[in-house]
Amino acid sequence: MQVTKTARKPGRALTPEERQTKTQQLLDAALDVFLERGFEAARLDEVAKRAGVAKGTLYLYFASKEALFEDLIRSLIASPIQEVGQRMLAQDIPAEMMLRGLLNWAKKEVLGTRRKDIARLIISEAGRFPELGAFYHREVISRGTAVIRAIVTRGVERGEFTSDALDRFPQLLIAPVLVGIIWNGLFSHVETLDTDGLLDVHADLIIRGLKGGAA
Amino acid sequence: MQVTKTARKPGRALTPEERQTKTQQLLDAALDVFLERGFEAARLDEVAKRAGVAKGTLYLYFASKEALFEDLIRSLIASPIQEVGQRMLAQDIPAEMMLRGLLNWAKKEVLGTRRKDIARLIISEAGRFPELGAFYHREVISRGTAVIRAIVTRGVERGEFTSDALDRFPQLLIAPVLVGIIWNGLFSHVETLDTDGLLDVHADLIIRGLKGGAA
Amino acid sequence: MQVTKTARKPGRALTPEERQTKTQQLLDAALDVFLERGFEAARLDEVAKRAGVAKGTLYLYFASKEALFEDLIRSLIASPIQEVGQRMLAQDIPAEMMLRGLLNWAKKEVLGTRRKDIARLIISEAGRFPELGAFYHREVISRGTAVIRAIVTRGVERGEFTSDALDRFPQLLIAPVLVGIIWNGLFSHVETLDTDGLLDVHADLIIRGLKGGAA
Amino acid sequence: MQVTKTARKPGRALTPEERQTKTQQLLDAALDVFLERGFEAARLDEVAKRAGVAKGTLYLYFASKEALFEDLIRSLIASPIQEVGQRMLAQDIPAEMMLRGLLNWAKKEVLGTRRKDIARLIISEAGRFPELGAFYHREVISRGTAVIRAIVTRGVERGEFTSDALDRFPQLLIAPVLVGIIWNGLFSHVETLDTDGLLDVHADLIIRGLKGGAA
DNA sequence: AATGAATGAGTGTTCATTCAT
DNA sequence: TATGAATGAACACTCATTCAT
Repeated sequence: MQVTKTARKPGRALTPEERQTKTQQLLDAALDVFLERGFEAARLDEVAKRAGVAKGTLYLYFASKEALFEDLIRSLIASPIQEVGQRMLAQDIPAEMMLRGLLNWAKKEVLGTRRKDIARLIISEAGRFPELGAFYHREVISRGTAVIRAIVTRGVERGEFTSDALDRFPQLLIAPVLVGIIWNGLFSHVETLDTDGLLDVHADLIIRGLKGGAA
Repeated sequence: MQVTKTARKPGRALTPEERQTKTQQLLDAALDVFLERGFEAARLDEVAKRAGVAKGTLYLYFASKEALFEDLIRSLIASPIQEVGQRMLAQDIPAEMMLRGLLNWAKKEVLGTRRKDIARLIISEAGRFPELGAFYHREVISRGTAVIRAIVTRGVERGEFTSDALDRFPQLLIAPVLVGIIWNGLFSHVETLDTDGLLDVHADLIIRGLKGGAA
Repeated sequence: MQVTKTARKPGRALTPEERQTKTQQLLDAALDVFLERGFEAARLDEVAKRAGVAKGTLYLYFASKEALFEDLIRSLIASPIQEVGQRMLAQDIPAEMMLRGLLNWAKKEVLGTRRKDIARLIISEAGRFPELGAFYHREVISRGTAVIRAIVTRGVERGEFTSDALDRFPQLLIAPVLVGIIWNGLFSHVETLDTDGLLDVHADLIIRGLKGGAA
Repeated sequence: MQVTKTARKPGRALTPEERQTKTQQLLDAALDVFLERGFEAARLDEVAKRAGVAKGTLYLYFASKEALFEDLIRSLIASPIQEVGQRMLAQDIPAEMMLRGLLNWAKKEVLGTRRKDIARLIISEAGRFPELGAFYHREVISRGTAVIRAIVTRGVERGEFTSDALDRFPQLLIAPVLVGIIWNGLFSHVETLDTDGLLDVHADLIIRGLKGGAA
C-alpha cells in the first residue's frame, strides 16, 4: 500500500488531473487506515503519514475526517454490478448461466479485489452513518437486487426455474458472498474460508433449488 | 437499560454472589452503550451512568475499557447452538426437519432477540480484537458448523440428501441469517427485510437443493 | 497573582464552598491571562498552569473557553455603583457632594482595584461578545446612568445646578474614568496619568459647569 | 473593501509608485479585516482574498501578520490634529471658539469617519503592542495634548478662562470623544448614543467650567 | 468497596508562514 | 513578481485512567 510519492510541488496551480491523482493517493492511504482501525480509531496523522503529506494537507482536499470517510466510500462505490447484469441479460443464455456468471463476477471482482474490504468497512461503520447506508442501498444494493430479480423472472418465464424464491428474496443469492467477506475478515487467521469453493457449491445448490424437483 | 439499583453498601466485603450480580449490572449497561456507539465511540462515563455507579467503580471490576469489552463479549457468547443441535440429533426426525429446526431456532433466538445485535457488534469490532475473533470461532462458529455437518452427514447417510454441499460449506446454511442481521442493521430505515420470510424461503430452497433432482 | 494552592483532593465530593473556592481560583487565573493576552490569544494551558491544575480540570468547571470568559466577566460585574448611589441619595447632602462622592468612589473602588482591568477587558472584547455587551449595559451602565440622573435632577430641583447637562448625558461624568483606565492601559510605560488628580480636576470643572454663571 | 484590481503583471520589476499603490491596497483590505475581527481573529486568508491577491503575496510586502498590523496602524496615524490646532492658533479668535472648533473637528473627522473605528482598534489591541502604544502616544496623543494646552494657556493669558484645568489635564477635553467611540462600539445595539449632542453639551459645560464664576 | 475530582496524553482542526514554480 | 499548495506547530477540547478519601 505504499504511496508512490509524487514530486513535491508547493508551487503553481494543480491541473485537475494532478489534483485528481493526489486526491486518489490520499483516499488510498485513508482506505488502509480506516480498514485497519475503523472510523473512530483511525488517526488522520496516520493517513497523512502513509500518503506522505503533512496533516494539514488533508484539509486542502477534505473538509473533515467524516467528509474524508464519506468521500472515500462514495468514490469506491461505483456500481459495475448493474453493468454486468445488463450484459448478462443482453445475451441469449440460460438464466442459470446468468446467475453463475453473476457469482463468478463476484468471486473475481469483489472477493478478489479491494471491493471486499470496502464492503467490510461499510458493514462495520454504516450503522453510524445513516446517509451512507441509504446511499449504498440506492447505488449498489437496489441495483443488484433488481438485476437478480430480472434474471430470475426470465428464468421462471422460460420454464427454467420452478421457484421464484430469488424474486422474493434476491438477498439469498449474495448471502454467501457476505459470509465470505466477513469470515475472512474475522477468522482468516484461524480458519481461512475457500470463498471460491463456497460460491461454486452455493451456485450448484441454489440452481438445483430453483429448478426444484417434486419438492 | 434497566438499572436495578442494589442498596449501596459503603462498608466492607462483597460476597461472591454480590460481586457477580454487580458485574452483571455493569456488563448490561456496557452492552447497551457498545451496541449504540461501537467500541471506540462508547464512553465509560455513559456506561457508569447507566449502571448507576461512579466511573472509578468500573475499574474495580474491569482492568480497562478493552477488558470490559472482551469480558462482555465472552459473557454473551454462550453457545446454545450446540445444545440445540444435540437436542435435534437426539431426536429421530428427518435431517430436513433438523435443518428447519435450526433455522427456526435462529429466527426466534437470534433474529428475535438481542443476540442479533451482539452478532453485529462482533462483526463490526472483532476485526480489531483478534483474540476475540479466535474465541468466537472456537466457542460458537466451530460448534455451529459441527452441528450442521453432523446433521447433513446423517441426512446423506440416510439417503435424504443427495448433496454434501453443507458438509463442505456449512456456512451456506447460516449465510442468510447473517444477511438478515446486517441488512436490518444498515438498511432498516430504507427497506426493512422480512427475515422470517427470508429464512423460510431459504429453508425451502436449500432443502430442495440438498435433495436435488437429476441435477 | 499566585494562586494559593489548596491541597489536592482527588477524592470525595466537594462541598459547595470548596467548589466555589476552586472556581474562584480558576477565575482569578483566567482574569490574569485574559488581561495580558486578550480573549483570542489567551491560552487555556496558561490559565491551568497559573491556577495550578491540569488543563482538563478547567472543563470540570467551565464548558468552554468562551463560557469561562463569560462566567469571568459576569462574576466580576457586581454592580455596587447602584448601592453607592442609593446611599448618597439617602443622605441629605448637596448634590455637588454626591457627585464628588461618586467620583471619589470611582477613584478608590474602580481605578484603585482590579475593576479597572475588568473594564478594560470589556472595552477590548465586548465588541465580539454582543450578549456580554448587553449584559454589562443592563447590569452596570444603565444603573450608573440612572444614579447620576437622579442626583442631577435633585440638584436642579434644589437650585444647586443651573444645567441639566448630566441629565441629558450622564456619560460626561464618567468619561474621565474611562480615559484614566484606557490611558494607563496603553501609555503607562510612556507617561503615567495621575488619575486621582484627573478626577479631582474633573470634579471641580464639571461642578463649576453645572452651577454655571451668567455663562 | 473596494478592490481596485490592478492589471496583473506576471513579469518583472515594479516601479516605486506601483509598489506603493499595491501596498495601499493590501493595507485597505487589512484594515477592513482587523476592524471586523481584531488582531488575533483576523485571518490573512481573508485579507488576501479581499485584496485580490494570493496569500503568499502578502509576504512580499509585509514580514509577518504582526508587521502588517503595525504598518497598518502607523499608516493610519497621520496626525491631522496638530494641523487643525495650528490652524486654530493662527487665527485671532477666542480660545473658547478654538476649543469648540476642536470638538467640532472631532465630531466630523473622527466620530463621523472611519477614524473612530481605528481608534477603537488601537484601544483594543495596543495593550499587546507596546511599541505601537508608544508610537501612537508620540504621534497623536502628545501632539493633541500640546495643542489643547496651547489653546488653554492662551485663553488664560487673555483672561478668557479662569481655570487651568485643561492645562493640567488636557485629556478632559477629549474624554467624551473616547466615550462616544467606545459606547457606540459596545452598546449601539442596545442604546445608541447621540455623540454630536454629547460633544455639544460637553463643550458648553466645559467652557462654563473654564470660565468659572466665583468658584 | 466505592467514589468522583483530577489528570494529561492524545485528537481533529486551524492558520501563519514557506518556497518551488 | 506573484502564486497557492504544502507545511507543521499550536490549540481547544476529550476521555480513559488514577487515587486520596
